[in-house]
Amino acid sequence: MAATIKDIAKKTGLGLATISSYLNGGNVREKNRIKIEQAIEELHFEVNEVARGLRTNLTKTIGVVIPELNMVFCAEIITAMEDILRNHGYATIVCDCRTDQKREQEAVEFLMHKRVDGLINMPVDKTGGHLKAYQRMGKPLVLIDREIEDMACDNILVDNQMAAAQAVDLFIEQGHKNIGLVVGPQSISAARERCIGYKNALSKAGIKVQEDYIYYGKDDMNSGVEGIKKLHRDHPEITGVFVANHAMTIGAVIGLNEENIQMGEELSLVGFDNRQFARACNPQLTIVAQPTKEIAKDAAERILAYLNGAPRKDHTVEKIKTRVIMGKSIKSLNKE
Amino acid sequence: MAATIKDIAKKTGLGLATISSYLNGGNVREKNRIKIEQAIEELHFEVNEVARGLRTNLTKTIGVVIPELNMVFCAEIITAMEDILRNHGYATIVCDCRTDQKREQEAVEFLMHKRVDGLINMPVDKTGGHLKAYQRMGKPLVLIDREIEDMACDNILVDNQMAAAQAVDLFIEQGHKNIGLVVGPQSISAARERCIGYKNALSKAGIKVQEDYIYYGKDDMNSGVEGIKKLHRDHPEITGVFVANHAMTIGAVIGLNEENIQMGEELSLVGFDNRQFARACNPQLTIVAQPTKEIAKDAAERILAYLNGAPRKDHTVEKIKTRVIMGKSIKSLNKE
DNA sequence: ATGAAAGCGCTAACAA
DNA sequence: TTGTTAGCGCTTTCAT
Repeated sequence: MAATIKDIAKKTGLGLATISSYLNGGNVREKNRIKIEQAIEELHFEVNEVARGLRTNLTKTIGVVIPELNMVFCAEIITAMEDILRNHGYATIVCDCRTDQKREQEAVEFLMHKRVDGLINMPVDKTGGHLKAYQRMGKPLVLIDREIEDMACDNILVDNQMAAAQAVDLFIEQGHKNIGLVVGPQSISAARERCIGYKNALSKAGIKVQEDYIYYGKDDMNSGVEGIKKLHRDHPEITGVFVANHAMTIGAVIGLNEENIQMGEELSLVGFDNRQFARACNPQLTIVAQPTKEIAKDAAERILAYLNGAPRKDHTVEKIKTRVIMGKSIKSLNKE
Repeated sequence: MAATIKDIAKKTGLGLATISSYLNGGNVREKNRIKIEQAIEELHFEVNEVARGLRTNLTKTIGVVIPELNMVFCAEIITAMEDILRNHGYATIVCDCRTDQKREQEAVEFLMHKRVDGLINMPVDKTGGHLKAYQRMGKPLVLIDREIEDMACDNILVDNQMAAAQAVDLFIEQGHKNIGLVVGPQSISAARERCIGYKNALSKAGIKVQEDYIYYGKDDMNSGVEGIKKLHRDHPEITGVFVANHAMTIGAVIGLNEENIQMGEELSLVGFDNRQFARACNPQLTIVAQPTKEIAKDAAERILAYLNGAPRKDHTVEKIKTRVIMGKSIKSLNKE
């Protein structure tokens, strides 16, 4: 059996409180400190976090609920987040809810049972029912990537309007006028915002928005395959398409291959996320990339701050800027 | 504050032991059962797993240590594993050690502190020093994807020799004789096995193994870029290359693009893992794919069995078969 | 089947 | 600064 503070107390002849105080960074007389450290060393003592947790009502554990761990975007965020949290002594329990509302609800309940100290969530949709019970407990909550209506909590978002505008501007610079959009479900705030950004950028450039140049699909690969094919079939006059999320971007590239449409020649493309994939495309795909590390860092630091007693601001919205990674998938239509 | 069993006891007029017994599936008189269930309902009682954990010395938590969560292979396994474990009431704490031995050691120590009930590890290399202390605690351990020398524990592996042989056979069937290999570091058992499988398959077909047709690199993208370029440059007579892990496969595709080498024409390729990526390649990439779901399922079920008191066998090695996903990246060299 | 009581390992009041 | 003591919420003997 592992040693307890009782053993340390016995070995050093000190009281329990002194040991506990030492363990929690309190003031202990120099020579006692040495005695304690020696005893800890000899007995291989390690604090029992479970017992401490029972007492303090803290588990040093953060719950993370995401739609799909298989989405590179999610995996990158979690990797970076977990790293930071662990360096601060927090364990990260990840729950993948497979883009399913019911599973998301269950995941949050599960994490409440596990008594996590804080929750980070990339919500499946804009209703926030699954978080109501959690919020009643008064524990910190940080939402990433997507907003929820009327939810009083912190939001770490990407500037999605800007992301779409960046993509549209790339096309416009190269002389494109008929620009299509393949975008995810409008129940997700990020997709809505990207749609708005696309429309605004067109309007700003004096180009009329054609509602049927927009393909509204699901946030998955097959929907991307469908979308690009449909847009190209129904509107051969479209010269460039912006695909507004990563799964659909993969799908769009597959769709072009399947139809033998030469990307960057016959049809120009701007995708979303994942530099590795973009680089492996032929020709290299131009993308708008999200700063996953920054999102992760901000979310982790925000929740750590609250856990350390920072005053809760709630409803803080932070928007991080995206970046264009240039490839060769846009044809220039400019006359020399 | 949340309700405790004391509150339930008070409300029902029963003793603590009775409530506890009910909670743990013990025998309780019918009418008391109803009273208890009513009280639980009214007070929104939920067992405090932390307190239970202190008493039982069990946390209902499994630690998972992997080299890179960003590797799709890892993400897929974890997704499937977490799902199963959670359905059995276990939380999964994932630690990404960035393919770094020191970090791996720290991750295991961290998880020991957190007092996980079991550990699943995809080890960074073949030495197992980071697991020694953990094993002394007598808690269950399952290794996935890679073996460790002289480690007495269960192994869920892929039949890597067969995987490589499958790839080589594909080339041979199409009349290829000069077949290259781009493979990861030999300190990883999976890479070693794939190398052996490659050599054996060649020998079996009566083709002499050329040591300089093999590029030994790292398990990352850049190494794949390098590898394919070097093999093609130094040995233009090579007509087909098997790339023996996913990161290097992406790299190889990038390398071909950068050098303007037409995949499946000028040089045939068989990659490793990830159907989505393979499908998005142009032409579609033929790959050997690992059954991530099966690996996850077997690992999760194995550790759950031990946690439920199944007798420890240790040093059980299980090898799961890989599968070929046909694309169009192999040119036929057979004369009609 | 049920109740009383002890204790898991720790922290936090309080006293000294 | 240090020691004493009382719990945190649960399980688990041991009686009854």
